[in-house]
Amino acid sequence: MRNPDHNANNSNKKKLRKGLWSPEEDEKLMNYMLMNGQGCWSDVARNAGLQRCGKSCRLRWINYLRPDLKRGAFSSQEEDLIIQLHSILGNRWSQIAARLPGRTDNEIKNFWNSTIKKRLRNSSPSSASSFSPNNSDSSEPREAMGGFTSISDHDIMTMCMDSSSSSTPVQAVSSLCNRFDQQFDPLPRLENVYDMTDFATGYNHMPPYLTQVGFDVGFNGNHGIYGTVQMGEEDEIYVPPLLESGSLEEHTVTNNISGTHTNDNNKHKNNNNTNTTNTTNNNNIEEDNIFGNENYWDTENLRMVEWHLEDLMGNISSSFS
DNA sequence: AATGCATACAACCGCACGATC
DNA sequence: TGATCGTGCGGTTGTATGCAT
Repeated sequence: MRNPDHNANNSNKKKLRKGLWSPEEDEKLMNYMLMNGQGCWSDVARNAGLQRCGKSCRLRWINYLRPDLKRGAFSSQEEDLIIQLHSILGNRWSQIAARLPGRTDNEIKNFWNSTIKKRLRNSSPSSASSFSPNNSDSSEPREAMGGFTSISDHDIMTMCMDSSSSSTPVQAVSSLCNRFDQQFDPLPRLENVYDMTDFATGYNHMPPYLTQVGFDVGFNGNHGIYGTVQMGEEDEIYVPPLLESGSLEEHTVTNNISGTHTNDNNKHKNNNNTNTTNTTNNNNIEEDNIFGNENYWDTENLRMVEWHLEDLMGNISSSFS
């Protein structure tokens, strides 16, 4: 390790120290933080009598001195969760750390770079890729690299409409869950069994992790199976089904994201402060024509995906024991 | 015992972003 | 509107430590 004094300040100069923290510095910072709490870090450094920049104090506190840090080796459960979260979030260490209580982004980053990455590299290519699809060094999550990563309303609508074309409600629900499950593959799950004898019992046997992330299905006598995804208390994606004839009802997204999402063939109507849904027939539209357009996701939509991902991940991490 | 290498991890650096002036 | 400051994030570096030879 670095010599704690190797950048020590000259007595005449107000040069800030760098390098390792000495136990005395730790004690000063710890005492100050416990007495005064977090404030302006420049003030912390000055008032605690430390010859350190505020940035250094912040880092030391967050990564080492904070009382709620867990420290110690990562459990296998934490390790699994890190791998799965990384497959979705990429190198967004702070977001991963936010879902692992007592762990810091720096700690997770180091753990990833020193242990997990190597382990994945040493494992067979096939298993490595299935274990962590994003085990490249890229800092981009998969959806940003053009791959199919997170659950977006686009994904949900697609799978809902696919499933709604099934011949029976049971199959429709089963298909809906399976499609959702496929997209959710990298995420923590509790079970993966769909034993549905009819819609009612099928509903009761929906995989818990689906309901935990706010995914739900409904049955409407007139319109068949549809899907919804709850996003917070007021926001919901509602996906009317594909009609029996193969035509498509216009689907409506109700949430609090500003902006309107449209393309030539498809309209997402954004109704702020309402939960109403508009359903108008829009016949002769093939699904591929609707979602096959790679330019479908404009900038606004990408922000939307990001926002949904945050909500989903929040739900997942809170349910992951 | 000495040396070299690999690993783990603390800490720095540069950049981005928002708030304030 | 631009400058400055504070903060947060991800990438990278440097060094202590453990292990093999």
